[in-house]
Amino acid sequence: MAAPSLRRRSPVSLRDCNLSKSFELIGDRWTLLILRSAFWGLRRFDDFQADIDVPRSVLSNRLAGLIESGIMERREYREAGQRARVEYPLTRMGQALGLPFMAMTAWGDKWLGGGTSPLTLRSKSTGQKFSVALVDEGGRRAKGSDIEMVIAPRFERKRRR
Amino acid sequence: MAAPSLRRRSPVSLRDCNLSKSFELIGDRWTLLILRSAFWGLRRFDDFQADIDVPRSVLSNRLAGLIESGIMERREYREAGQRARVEYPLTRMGQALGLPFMAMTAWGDKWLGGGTSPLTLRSKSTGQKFSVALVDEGGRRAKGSDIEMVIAPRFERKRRR
DNA sequence: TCTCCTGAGTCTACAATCCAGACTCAGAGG
DNA sequence: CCTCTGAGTCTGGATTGTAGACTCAGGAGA
Repeated sequence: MAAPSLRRRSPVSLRDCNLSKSFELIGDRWTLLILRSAFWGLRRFDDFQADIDVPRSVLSNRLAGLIESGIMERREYREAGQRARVEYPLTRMGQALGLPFMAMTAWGDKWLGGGTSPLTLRSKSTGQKFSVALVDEGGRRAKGSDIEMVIAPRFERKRRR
Repeated sequence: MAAPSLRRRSPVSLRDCNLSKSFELIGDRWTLLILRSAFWGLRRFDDFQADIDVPRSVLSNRLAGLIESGIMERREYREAGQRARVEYPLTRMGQALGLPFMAMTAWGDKWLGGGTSPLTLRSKSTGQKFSVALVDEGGRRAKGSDIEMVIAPRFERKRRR
């Protein structure tokens, strides 16, 4: 992505912007960390609490928000001979956050991790590494200078400058 | 990304996790919104303030953090015949956040926007749409069931279960 | 039966942030 | 000299966050 030219105002209003809507749901440090744990397969209240050391009341609060957003769900389950437990699995909507999270991870690996990547994604069948990329319909990677942002006319705000 | 199997603890500690490090830098609603505006090309204090309606003291604070992280920089500049002004452009490190942001936008379009996308990315040369995807080295899209997470041994934490 | 343990929370009192809105300050322009 | 603009800082009340204790229910073990 190349450096954008100067603008005085976003061409899409916050109200119409799906990016800002998603920040409202998950744009909070604890929420993001809870989701990180969830991607590793954690599902239980106390496990989340211990894993990221979040205050219990905050965890309770954030889980409620994630459930309300439809990103996680609350489910009672019972293992044989055990009492009922509660688990918080990701919904399909939540699982779909995997891609943005992988992209963030790659960014972190490059700019914060000194190039080290604790985690990589690989193909089970071919063993090839996977990476997140901006590609066209044929799978060709986009070149920074060839990318054009197009705003759907019905969302576009009059440009002040 | 398929549903992960139950775990009790993240296999990579928060300390080693580049994802959680990046959340520390930008995992905050205002910071994320400031970056969104920056991707549209906004660069000036008052413009950010008006665009997302952030309290001035918070904006000041968040910009300082972004500069300290190396995501933005503070630069004085002077247009002909004007007094010196200050601008906050994205650094290359900041511009590299474009990909995660595009991935989040696509997620928001799908799950929050009722399928409407105010913004699309297109190739200037071929006119094809670009999208964010997990691809192998040849540009073939990954299938959810074919993805394997590999943890670099020196980062892996003993598994409790 | 009585007691202990665990999972899943809630409650409380104190601390840290946030926020709206007023204020400051310097350099043009009229 | 007065006003405007950009780029902030300051203030004090309102909101959130935090650590840690507490609750409550259902098994398990003695």
